[in-house]
Amino acid sequence: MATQSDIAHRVVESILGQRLKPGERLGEQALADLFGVSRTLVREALMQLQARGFVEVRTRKGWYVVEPSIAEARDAFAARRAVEGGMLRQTEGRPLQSVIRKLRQHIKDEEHSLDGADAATRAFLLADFHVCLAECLGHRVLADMLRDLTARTTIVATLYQSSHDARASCADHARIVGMLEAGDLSGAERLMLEHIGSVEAGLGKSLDQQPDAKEKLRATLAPLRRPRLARA
Amino acid sequence: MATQSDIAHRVVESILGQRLKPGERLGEQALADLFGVSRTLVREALMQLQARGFVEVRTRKGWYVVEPSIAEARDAFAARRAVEGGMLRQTEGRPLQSVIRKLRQHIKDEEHSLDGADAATRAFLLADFHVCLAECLGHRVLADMLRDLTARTTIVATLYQSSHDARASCADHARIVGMLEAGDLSGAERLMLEHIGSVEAGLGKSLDQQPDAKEKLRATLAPLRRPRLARA
DNA sequence: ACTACATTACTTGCATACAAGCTTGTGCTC
DNA sequence: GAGCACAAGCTTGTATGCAAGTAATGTAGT
Repeated sequence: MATQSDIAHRVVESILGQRLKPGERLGEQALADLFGVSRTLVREALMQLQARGFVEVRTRKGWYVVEPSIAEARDAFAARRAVEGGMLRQTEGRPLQSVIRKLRQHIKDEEHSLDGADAATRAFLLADFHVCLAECLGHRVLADMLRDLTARTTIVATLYQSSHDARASCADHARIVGMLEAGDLSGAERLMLEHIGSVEAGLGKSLDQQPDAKEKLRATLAPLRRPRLARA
Repeated sequence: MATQSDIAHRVVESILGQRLKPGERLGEQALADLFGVSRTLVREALMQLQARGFVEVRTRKGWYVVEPSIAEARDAFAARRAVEGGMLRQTEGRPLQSVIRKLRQHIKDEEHSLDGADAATRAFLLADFHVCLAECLGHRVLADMLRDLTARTTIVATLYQSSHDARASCADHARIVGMLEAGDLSGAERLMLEHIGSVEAGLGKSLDQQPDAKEKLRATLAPLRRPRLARA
């Protein structure tokens, strides 16, 4: 019925769509029933997601959506700055015409989602812009990396309740593409770093809070929450 | 007896140590017998390695060590340039004292391996320098990424028979650390990019060859080679 | 009424069993 | 002798079964 890749995809989708929240438990049997397969396939899918940093297993207790600490959150943003900044810096003398066309289309989609779509779709599109940029520049490996990295920062945003506005991010994206169109690569790089920084800063208030309070609150709340999974 | 992580580690080690060559087949039962576990654990380990880009599965045919194409090889090096360049550029006003101390020690180990150790250990240490640099700079995520990325370029080197000298790489590393010690970060970045470029250039002769010839040669040779795995 | 303990139910960890498909070797036919 | 069809063996794909450990519940004792 469903292959491991399907399962993995769906879980990631649900995480990005905030239907699965950080720290939430994933029962093997529950997922297996949901997808109409045996636990074997579920386990294999979860193993892959573990390797990609989406879930973690606590022995004999279950699988849980990762719950990045403040330090890990910062580290993820720092990694994105390094990767995306470095990527733009390595883009020299490349024809950017078709790249810009695709990105403009992507931004149109983002703008469209600002009014119509739900928060999950918005979050996905905003993260996908960065993946799309890498792909357009011909960086397959970096695109894969950014898929996981942006997912991680999205998880962080849901965990620490980002106050950052989707509209602002979309505008940032447009400005970055504008710089690319003007041929100002270092300007694009600067804007990109500022953009990532401002997204991270949107979490600042929560990130500066003491972490343990939130941790404990989560822990106390955890047993009450049943693993309500994405509907089939 | 052996956990999945052990199995995954050992397979990666063997790949990096060139005891497992690109394109080589990994039988599930063979690995299971070797480690004294069932195929289940082997499969789970291989799934994780697949997610990390070390092996790939051809349905109903088996698991194979990845065999990057020329384009993928280039992409991997480009990714490393972006990541490592970006990482150094993001390193500003950070105290580098302890970083330099650790890296100097690492280079000592590298130099030591130039005479004594085998090619596998040399290759591992040379790649590990870059991972170590990321770790020393506090970039956990980037360190994990570079572990896989440098592994991939190492695979490429064994596949396309790099002519690059270990001694030259080691000297490059020393020069990079020297720049860091002098506080010249952009100089370090420049040297790093040159270093990665020269490693890639060491593959140039093979990379410029037509790819299909090597592919076909491999294919014709493949059935003769038995999957001689790392000894227990 | 509250605590300590035993028991029960449930979950993961791992192995085994079975089904499906590819590869190869053999024999038959032309 | 060459080519093709078929069958046997081996390999992966998936499910199921059992062991082991954890959490929760109920019970007895203070």
